[in-house]
Amino acid sequence: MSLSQQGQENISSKRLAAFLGTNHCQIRKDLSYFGGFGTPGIGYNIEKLKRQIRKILKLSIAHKAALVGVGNLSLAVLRYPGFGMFGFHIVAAFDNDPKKIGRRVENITIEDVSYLKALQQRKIKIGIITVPCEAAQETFDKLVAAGIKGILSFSPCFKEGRKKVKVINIDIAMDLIRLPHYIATRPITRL
Amino acid sequence: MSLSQQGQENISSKRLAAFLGTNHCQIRKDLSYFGGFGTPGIGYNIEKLKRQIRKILKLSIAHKAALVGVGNLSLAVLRYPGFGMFGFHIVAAFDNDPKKIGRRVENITIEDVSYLKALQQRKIKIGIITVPCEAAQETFDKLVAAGIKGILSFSPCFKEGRKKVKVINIDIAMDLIRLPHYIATRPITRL
DNA sequence: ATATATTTGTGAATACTTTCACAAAACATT
DNA sequence: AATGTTTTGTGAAAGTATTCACAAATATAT
Repeated sequence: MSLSQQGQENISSKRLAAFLGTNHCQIRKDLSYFGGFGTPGIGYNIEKLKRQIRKILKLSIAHKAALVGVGNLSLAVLRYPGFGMFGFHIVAAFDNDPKKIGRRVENITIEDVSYLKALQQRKIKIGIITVPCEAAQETFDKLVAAGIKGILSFSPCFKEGRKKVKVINIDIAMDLIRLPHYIATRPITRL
Repeated sequence: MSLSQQGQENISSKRLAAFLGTNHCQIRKDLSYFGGFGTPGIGYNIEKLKRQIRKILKLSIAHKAALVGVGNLSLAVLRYPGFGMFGFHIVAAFDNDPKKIGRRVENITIEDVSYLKALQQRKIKIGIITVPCEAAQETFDKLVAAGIKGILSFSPCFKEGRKKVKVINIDIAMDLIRLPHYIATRPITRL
């Protein structure tokens, strides 16, 4: 997606693999699963590949998203360019703190969480949870009740039950916890 | 790690699996890999389990960490309680913007990136990259040159080469990109 | 034209992960 | 003490994923 067009029009599975840090077999197997769109001897046409991947991942519709919980993370999330890049458009922000309600962040007026009920009428299908852990379950339940289709959560502190909502959890703690193993040279405490 | 002590002293693989959203076989297999510390008929002693997991993941040493790139994410990262929880202590922050250098965030004075060289003398072993994508490669190289042991990066836009540094990438885009598939009901653009 | 180079797509082989299923351990109940 | 219940730890089975290896397709060089 990034430095695709730098002269060449085609790219081989080998070069693509090197760029992405995998091996060429993997690339070919994965792409062939959706029907081979490469040319033997040549490789994959970069533009065609981009179109196909967009189609496979359904990246061609714009989706409205609502942010719930206006805290430290929110500004970073609101300014993160990745959302726009994949067709997400954050159009609303909610909080339960009266001091925050009515204030504006990045051209969005913060609303009371009670207005979450109206998400469906507003055609908002994606919820982004950036509330503190304690409030995550309540927020999740409200979003589900509001008929949301997908949730991106930075507070992976709720039980999903058997709901038909797709949840993507970003759990920084689970990434962090892997580091010490590689840093520590010797165990400190026995048992 | 969260609601462990709520009455019971032991927990069965079954209950633990339900809590974590896996199945009991998985729990037992994984734990048995490090030597069985459960008791048949009883389950796993919660305190012992915590100690063992801390030991396995080497979570008992405190590590000093440096943040590079003071932007939108930084405040969220600095205030994120997870770092302290796993023994990380952010003790320094760096930026290349003269307007930011000298200012203080969360009791840390922002330093010029040129001072990254001295990380080793200061016994800082972990680097946290929160710079914009364009600056990620340069930052990574500087951290490696400064003898850092582990990197947590929110800008997964660099090539690692074959270095002996452990890198954990948090790539929100890669999580985001999976959502549209579940939201889109029908394909829009043909090819 | 013919030979040589690339490079795809894929069936087979290998490696890895998850789940099954059950003997052995610990306890509770009669 | 004997019987029943719970639950671990683990070998075997089933299921996934990755890598190998090669025929077929395309291009380039001689």
